[in-house]
Amino acid sequence: MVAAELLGKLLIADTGDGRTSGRIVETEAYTADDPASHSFRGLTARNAVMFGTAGRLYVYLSYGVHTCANVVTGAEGDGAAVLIRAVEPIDGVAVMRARRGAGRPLADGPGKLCQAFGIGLGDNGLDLCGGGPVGLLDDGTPPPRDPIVGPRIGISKAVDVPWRWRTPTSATAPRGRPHRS
DNA sequence: GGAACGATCTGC
DNA sequence: CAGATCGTTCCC
Repeated sequence: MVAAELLGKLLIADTGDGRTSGRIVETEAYTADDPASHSFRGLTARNAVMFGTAGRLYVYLSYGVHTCANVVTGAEGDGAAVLIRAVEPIDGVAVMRARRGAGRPLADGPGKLCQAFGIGLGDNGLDLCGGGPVGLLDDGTPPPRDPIVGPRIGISKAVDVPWRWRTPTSATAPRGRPHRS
């Protein structure tokens, strides 16, 4: 699964008021034949980026309040993407704290990391490998040999499919969090 | 044209 | 544990 290989990669963003980077420690996979996926009902205006080429950024608005960031992983027309659920901050921690607010967790959730990295709906469709304001970087850190695999979070369909991956040594990502029923 | 429903987060 | 908050989708 591509979602497991994203663990350990660096997420970088330079959205204007400061450069931020961090290591991806939790991901979830979504495919077109998955009832919980935005691409399940076919191509629409919102999910068009998901059906595009791999390596681009799919951003959507969640609960009318938060934005969530995905990496498109499938070939053209596939409609597959990986949701970035948690990141361990590395560079630009001060910027993240300013964006998130003092005393709040920085990037241990999909909505939180978007705010910390300054990723918004306007970044939808960005090429993550093209030197743009948001990108993915491989610094040679391999994905964990023993990732924690479990059911995805916050969805109501296909709840039992174990398509969530987490770096076991991460202190940032919440551990042992039960999924909803 | 309208209504229902979220791939979440926060504060009570 | 419930409210916030609004775009997307689906049904009439």
